Amino acid sequence: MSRKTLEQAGICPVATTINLLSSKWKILIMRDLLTGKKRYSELKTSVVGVSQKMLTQSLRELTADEIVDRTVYPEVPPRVEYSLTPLGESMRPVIDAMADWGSEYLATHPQAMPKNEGDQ
Amino acid sequence: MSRKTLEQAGICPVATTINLLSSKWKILIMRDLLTGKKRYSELKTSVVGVSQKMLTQSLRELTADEIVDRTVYPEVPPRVEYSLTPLGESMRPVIDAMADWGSEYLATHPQAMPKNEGDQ
DNA sequence: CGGGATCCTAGCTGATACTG
DNA sequence: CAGTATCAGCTAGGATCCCG
Repeated sequence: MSRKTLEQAGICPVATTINLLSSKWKILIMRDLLTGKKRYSELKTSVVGVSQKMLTQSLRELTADEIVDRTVYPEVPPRVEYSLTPLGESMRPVIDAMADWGSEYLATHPQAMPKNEGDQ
Repeated sequence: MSRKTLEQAGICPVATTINLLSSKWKILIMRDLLTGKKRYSELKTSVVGVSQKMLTQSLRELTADEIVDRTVYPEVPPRVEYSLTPLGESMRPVIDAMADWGSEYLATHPQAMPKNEGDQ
């Protein structure tokens, strides 16, 4: 359950950011939350390929790091909504930069996909 | 040796970027190459905590994806230099955004480090 | 110096079952 | 609905030893 902290976090700004956004799932979750609050089941669908275990774990870590807010509505059936905290919101430029680069890449590299080949 | 490709890469720009910058090591390598070409041993030192295996593997994948250039000087002892390709250079805004966010975070969150505790 | 080859473990996926 | 729990199977990654 423990996360591995880069030794340079706290020294290098890039390492610090990586530390908090440490997995691909977290970044994809951020991408989706940047467009507004989402329910657990919505994220499960929109973050294509994520397992329920990793979604839960990622959300817990993001919440612990105060990047994501978790709101529980005491209803039946229960409803839980996830949204970005101000700190999470402040990461928008980071995700945007990735989106911009990805767009440009897709536009200029026709059907380019990893050259290292092979996977499902 | 195969990399896992996110199903959404090719559709979602963010997923596309993650796919090519798929590990923390690659990002840290990029950070270091953005300041100029580096030798293998220099990277081994500057990318604190990376294992030789992961450094080699990351460099190979970055090279295959044409983000990094690998130049071998046929000398004795051998010398190999790594540098960014134009495509790699174009990722500068992405790394910069991460650096900026990290700097701000470090400045506003005194000695903040992951709350999930424990590692290494 | 710049890796390649091995071994071994932590962590992820996927499936299934259960709960407040 | 939004999880928790568990277990098998695979793989990413760390450690170590070796080589041209």
